[in-house]
Amino acid sequence: MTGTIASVVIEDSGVTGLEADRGLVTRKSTAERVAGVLRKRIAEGFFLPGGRLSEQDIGNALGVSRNTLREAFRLLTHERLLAHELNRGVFVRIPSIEDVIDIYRVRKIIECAAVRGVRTQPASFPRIKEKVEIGDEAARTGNWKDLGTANVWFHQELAALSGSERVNELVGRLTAELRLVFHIMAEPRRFHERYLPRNHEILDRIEAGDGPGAEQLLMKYLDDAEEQLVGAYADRADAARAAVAAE
Amino acid sequence: MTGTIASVVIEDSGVTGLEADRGLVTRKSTAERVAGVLRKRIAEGFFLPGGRLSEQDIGNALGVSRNTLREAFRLLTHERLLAHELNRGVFVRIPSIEDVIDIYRVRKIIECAAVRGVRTQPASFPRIKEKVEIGDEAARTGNWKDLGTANVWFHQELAALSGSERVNELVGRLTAELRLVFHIMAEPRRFHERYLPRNHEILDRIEAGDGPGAEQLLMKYLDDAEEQLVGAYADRADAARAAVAAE
DNA sequence: ACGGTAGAGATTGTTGAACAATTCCACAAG
DNA sequence: CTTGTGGAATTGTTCAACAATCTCTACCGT
Repeated sequence: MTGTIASVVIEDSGVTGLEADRGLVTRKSTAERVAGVLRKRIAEGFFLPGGRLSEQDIGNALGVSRNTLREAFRLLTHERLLAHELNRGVFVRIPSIEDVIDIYRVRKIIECAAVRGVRTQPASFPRIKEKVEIGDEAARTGNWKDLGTANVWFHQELAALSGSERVNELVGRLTAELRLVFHIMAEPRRFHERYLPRNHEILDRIEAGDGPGAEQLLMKYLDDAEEQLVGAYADRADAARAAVAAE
Repeated sequence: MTGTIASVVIEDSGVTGLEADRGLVTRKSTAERVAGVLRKRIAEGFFLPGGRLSEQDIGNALGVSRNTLREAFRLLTHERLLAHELNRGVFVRIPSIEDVIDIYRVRKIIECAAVRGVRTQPASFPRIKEKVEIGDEAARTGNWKDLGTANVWFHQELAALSGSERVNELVGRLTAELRLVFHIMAEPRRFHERYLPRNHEILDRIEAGDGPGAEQLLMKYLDDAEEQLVGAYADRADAARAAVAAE
């Protein structure tokens, strides 16, 4: 009886939509969890760009073996968060000025393409609006750290309009890399603050379903941001490298 | 004396441009070389989609320890060539139909954007033309394997028009993933052959410096290719999965 | 015949130790 | 000030061992 009932419930269309829960069941290996911890630490600036990550120290601190830790390093190196130098170890990456330019080149391609396709108010509009408002609130209360992350989220939502899993992953990595850049910069607060009004303009266009209009604003936004960032960054990156060289 | 002369030769501008040779001195770790071998084997179909890669067997065959081999596996998993299932091992990935759709979604964004920017005949035009001709020659001699790779190269050259290191890397991965798809398909030869004339049309537009025109052709090209591929692929992928399940 | 279960065997996950190879650092010699 | 030259420290790689998990087979009761 119960067996029959169970089979009826389970079979065929009963499992439709259940695949979304795979992530909850899929356990993660130790290396992946370690990579998660390190990724977070790097994002929040605990490990600063140029710093070396000692296998022994971190392995002891986290209670994992060197082999496992090296697997985690390998993961983050592939995400361009760490730089691996043979026989010297892994270092938190210091993006070069060429990296910054290339990151913005890709962002322009990806984000603009995603926004351009908008023809009617997208389903994710509330989420996009939310991100803008979080940024406003952070600026009002002077919480510069949250302002930066809110801005990142806003752009990730824009990219997500493409509806592509691979685009989302790519943009996630690009913004993680950009965080390294901001950690090197002197005053990221004023940098982000300046662009808040523009977020609203873009948001308005998206609300109206005017993709091309939003794209035009976004392109100019990214052009200006890149120009300003490149101008302010060149000497900063060199200074960071020199500081590392001088211990 | 000699010391003075030497210092004059080496110092300052003497090293300018030398950084380009860094890649030549940078040795690769064993794990990276192993990953290179496996990547090649997967591309050429030695390891078929769905097949499991045993740590013990491959480790013995290549003469490396399990730890080193696992580092190589991580690398390829990150490139979506292998799928890692906890406590079960790594398998050559069988891209889903959704993967194929997403790959083409990204290709449309990336390649079209790269081509759109063309205003005059690009410096890389000879290289692009060369790829098309290699494809022609392969089709003429019935060398279907070369035809496929030539086609891949052609599109990589198109993407390279963006001038972005990250775009090149991304497209490289997408095409590697597509190779898995072709390995599952029944008749990849006829698939590629059909699009040879279109390559010429696109090439002509690029030669003339007509980026938008090339983009229009390329977009239609990718739309058609995706449609055809998706139609032919769905049951194939399921068949491959079933074949694996039945050993 | 069918579904369930227990257990043996195989494979992966992770650790710790060991040794080789390389880099780093300080110091002496020219 | 540059150029060896040690030794210490760190990474690269392997190996062996055990725990955790999966897979398969044989067995059982219905």
